[in-house]
Amino acid sequence: MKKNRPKFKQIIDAAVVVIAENGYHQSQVSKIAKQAGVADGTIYLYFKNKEDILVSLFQEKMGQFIEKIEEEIKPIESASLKLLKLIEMHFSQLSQDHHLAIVTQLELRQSNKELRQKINDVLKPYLVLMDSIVQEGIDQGIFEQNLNKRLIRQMIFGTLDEMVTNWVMKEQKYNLLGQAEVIHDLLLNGLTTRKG
Amino acid sequence: MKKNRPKFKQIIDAAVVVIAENGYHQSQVSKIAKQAGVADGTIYLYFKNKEDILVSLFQEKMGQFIEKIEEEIKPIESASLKLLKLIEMHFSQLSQDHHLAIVTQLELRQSNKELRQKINDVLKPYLVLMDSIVQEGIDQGIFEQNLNKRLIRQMIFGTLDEMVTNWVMKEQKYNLLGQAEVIHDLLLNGLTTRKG
Amino acid sequence: MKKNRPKFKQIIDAAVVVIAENGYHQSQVSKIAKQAGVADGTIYLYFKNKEDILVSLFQEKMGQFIEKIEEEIKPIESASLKLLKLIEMHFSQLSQDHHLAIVTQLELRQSNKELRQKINDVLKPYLVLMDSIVQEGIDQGIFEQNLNKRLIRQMIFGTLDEMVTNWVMKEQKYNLLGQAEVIHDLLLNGLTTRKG
Amino acid sequence: MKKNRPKFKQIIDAAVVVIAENGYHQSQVSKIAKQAGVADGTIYLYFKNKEDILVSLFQEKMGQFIEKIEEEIKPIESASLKLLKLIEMHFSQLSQDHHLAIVTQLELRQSNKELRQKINDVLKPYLVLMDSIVQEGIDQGIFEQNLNKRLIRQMIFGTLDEMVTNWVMKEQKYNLLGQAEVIHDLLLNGLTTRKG
DNA sequence: TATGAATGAGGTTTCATTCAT
DNA sequence: GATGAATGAAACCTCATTCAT
Repeated sequence: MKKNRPKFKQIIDAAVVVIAENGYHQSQVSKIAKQAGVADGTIYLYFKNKEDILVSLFQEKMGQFIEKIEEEIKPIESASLKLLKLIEMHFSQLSQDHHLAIVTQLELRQSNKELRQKINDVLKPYLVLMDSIVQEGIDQGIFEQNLNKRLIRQMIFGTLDEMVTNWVMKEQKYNLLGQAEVIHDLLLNGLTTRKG
Repeated sequence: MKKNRPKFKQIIDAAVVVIAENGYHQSQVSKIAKQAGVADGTIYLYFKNKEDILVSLFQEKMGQFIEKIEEEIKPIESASLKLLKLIEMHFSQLSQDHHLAIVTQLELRQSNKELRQKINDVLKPYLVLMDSIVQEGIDQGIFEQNLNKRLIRQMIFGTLDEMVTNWVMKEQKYNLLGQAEVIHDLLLNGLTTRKG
Repeated sequence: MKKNRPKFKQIIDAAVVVIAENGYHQSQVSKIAKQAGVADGTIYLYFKNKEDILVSLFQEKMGQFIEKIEEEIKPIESASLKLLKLIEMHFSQLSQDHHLAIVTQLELRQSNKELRQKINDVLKPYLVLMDSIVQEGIDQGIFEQNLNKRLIRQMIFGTLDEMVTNWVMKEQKYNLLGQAEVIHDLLLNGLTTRKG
Repeated sequence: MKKNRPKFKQIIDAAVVVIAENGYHQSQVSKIAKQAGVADGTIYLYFKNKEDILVSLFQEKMGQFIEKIEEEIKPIESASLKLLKLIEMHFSQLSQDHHLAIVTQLELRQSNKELRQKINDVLKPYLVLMDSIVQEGIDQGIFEQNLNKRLIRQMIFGTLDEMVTNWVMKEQKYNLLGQAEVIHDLLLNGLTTRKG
């Protein structure tokens, strides 16, 4: 299994650094090889082609990202608190790895449609996780019935994603994690004035 | 003024078609020129370089997009209905121009950081418009006070943008406009069960 | 006769200025037209093509250059003094028109072989003039008999040309004309120590 | 060291042939690559850009040219004979490599000012060599004291260069080397009749 | 396994020249 | 005569990928 050989991770980590520091279009295979400390040709012993590096990068990093969120959420009962934890984890993980944040929020989006489709496939389990939280919330009677779940998921994901992207583009100058509770509240209760 | 000569718009419209049909990276200047029915060199009488075509495209199209929304919203009193109208207009305009939807949601995002920065500048008035609606809602007492307005805007824009992108990626197979009311309700009232 | 219409000279003078200030390869037809205060297309009413501007420029300017030298030399009797006058005129004329010096010594040499051939044709009368001075000197018994006249001419022209080129490349910081007598003496008597 | 790998010289030799046969402006990189028997991209493993090929060409070829002259001159005592040898070597070397003669005398002069400046830098040691011969001649008492050495060098170089250029332009139809003694005599003794 | 020299396809832009007005 | 908008050919260089060692 190629994925378990040390150079596999070595190359992926090099790719994250190179892309974060040079930008997507300035991240040539040779640059990634150099950063990884291997020859250009070696890359092709571990990856089919350049796109495969990026897809693998996303798979590895987002796989861990999602796994960690799933772990943390599992023991929580309330769907509402699950959602809060998801938001906090989403923000904290990207806050802790600035390189990865730049790569996922800004650089990889410059890829072509085909690659973005594959990236979306990797994200699928995350969206499914959101769906299941919403479903639980409905079952628990704390979320409105008759919700269009795809739409909910788009609202949650779109909001979180936009927030992280803005934070990255502002060069991470403010505390992203600190906004988790506020946005959780907004997603649950909306803009409207709440009485009492 | 070059912007008022007919070939300016002719080339921009050609660019939208070519980019939507061939993808960003397969949209060579020669292809755009051919579609516009002009010589390659003519492009450079109207645009500084290729990037300038894309920036101008976004300026023209999003300028109109935003203007139309502003016009429609102005006579409306209630901030809540203003937001609804904004959502409807956002969806309907992109629904009516599939090529443009593809270009703005998928293709132009593949551009480099520099171009994306310019694109963001064009979007600014739209974000300001959202801010002003939120502020009015607060002043009218129908939106919660103490809202973090930047955050609200990110929620609204992130949600709408994610919805349109998903719709485009699903090849526009469902009715986007039909979801305007639902998402408006969600943004206003959130996920939580509403009694009564 | 096109050569006598005012715009003919106007365009040539514009070309000298533009080429001297921008360099040969940065002297587009449109730039020359602008400097001349005419439309691009007008150029082609007076010149067959771009090369024709340059050949005509050389013809006009070098024609005058040679004519003036011929005039000054005619009344002089001694071949040696004729040569001195030729050198002085060569240097003084180019010293007095810095733009022209730059154009003839540096810029026009960047032209292709074909154009340079035509330029050489224009120079022919100048070389013939040198030949005749040498012949007179021989006839007068002051120049060595049996001189290879082509070779002499190459020595004289090569020397003067190299001196002017060096002077132009040193940005005309020293007095070129002041070297006329010295080089005249050198051409006549060579490097060797002269006794008595 | 790239300069020592065989392809470096291979490409330079190809450039000489291509430029001599097609002219400076018709010598595309692809043509040079084809002549060298390498891929276009390979050129850029050895040279920064096209100009770098030309500068390197001149450095290699003129470097050897000058070195050989220096070697031959070193053992000679008399400054006068040194100058004769320099002239002979100058002529013989260019006579022996017609392609190179065409390239240095005609084609490379079409380059832009920047490249010509670099070419001049390469020529500097040759001019210094001439200066030192003149100085020796003065020290040996066989050349006139008080000579303006820059001017002498311009006379020598200008004369030789003009002679070679004329010979190349006459398509090398006569024996250049055979004129070495005559021009040497002229440089030393000038045009004036020598008695006795 | 690992290397890295070699490959070669592909696109933006300039600018001399034309020609309808 | 004069204009200037339109034309379209042409080339340098990059970089993902291969393959002999």
